[in-house]
Amino acid sequence: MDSPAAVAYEQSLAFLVSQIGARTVQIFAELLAPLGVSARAYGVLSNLAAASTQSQQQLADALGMHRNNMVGLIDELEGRGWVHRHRNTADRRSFDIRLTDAGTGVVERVNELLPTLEGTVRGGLTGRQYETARGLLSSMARDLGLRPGVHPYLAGRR
Amino acid sequence: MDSPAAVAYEQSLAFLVSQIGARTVQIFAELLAPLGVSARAYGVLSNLAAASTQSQQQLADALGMHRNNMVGLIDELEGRGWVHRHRNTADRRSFDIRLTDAGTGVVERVNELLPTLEGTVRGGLTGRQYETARGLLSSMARDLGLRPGVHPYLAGRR
DNA sequence: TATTGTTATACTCTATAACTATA
DNA sequence: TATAGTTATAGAGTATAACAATA
Repeated sequence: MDSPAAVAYEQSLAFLVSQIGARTVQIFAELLAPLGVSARAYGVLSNLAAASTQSQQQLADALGMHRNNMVGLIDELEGRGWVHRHRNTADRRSFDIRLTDAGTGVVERVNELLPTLEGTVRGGLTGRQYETARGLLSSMARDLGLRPGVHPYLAGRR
Repeated sequence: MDSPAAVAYEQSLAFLVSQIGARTVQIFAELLAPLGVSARAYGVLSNLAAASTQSQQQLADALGMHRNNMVGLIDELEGRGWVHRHRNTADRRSFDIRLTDAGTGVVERVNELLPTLEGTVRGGLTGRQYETARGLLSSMARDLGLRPGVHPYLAGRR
């Protein structure tokens, strides 16, 4: 059982991953900006694209957000014409949030940008190094108890 | 020359590194909380510990922050008794910000927590995997043009 | 004129509580 | 009583501009 070597914090796993992660979020936001989409908005839209209609509460749970903050976000997405609120006839307290065709188009356009982001973050890693890095990070994410696809950034600061 | 494989975004390098990075920042903040230190405050204090006295402008440049935001941060650190403002006699426009003994103690106490953070982020990686991960991330950081030790989180959102 | 530190203002985000309508 | 959605309010954090003192 070997303990982590005492490295300078600039070269520690913790600092490097958080430094690169923060820069990655910045680059993603810069890629999204021309489309007028926020990272938060894309989180909701891509979730809807993957799991069909959901209530605001279900979306909030899925993304680790509070339902209060989901209201304004859905307002914004509805104002852009990307989603619609449909009253749930079985439980009239809740809405079914559905992607519009325009919303589906936005998700597709953002998905086309993702390889660009991936290439930028990958930098000069060889194919083999790239797969190794993904495998190690995937293992770290699992050990940290992170849910696949759920970004802590969306959950706020508690 | 191989292009990045089209992986689901949850398993992409970009998503994984930003997901783990955001969680790492949360865990770091939780570790600092009992000491009453913010990540931002630690950034300034550790910078002062490493590079002796600096002006507020120099600190802001070193951390990628705006000097306007440094004022309140130094106010807070001075209120806690961790730093002191000394007028620079050679250029009376600026202050020399100096760590107090209490401030030095805070840096030392935080530094003692870093191995705990490193171990948590490392998770179940073997010694060899850990070194591989650090090497790959270090390479990625270099290719992204990140300055060693400078966390984009401190710079704000531009 | 330019720079350092400062202040003021607006804007974004988030956290909390409380309200309404439904169940 | 409990839940889904909503609203209001307060608090961080940041961005921008402008000011006083000094160079």
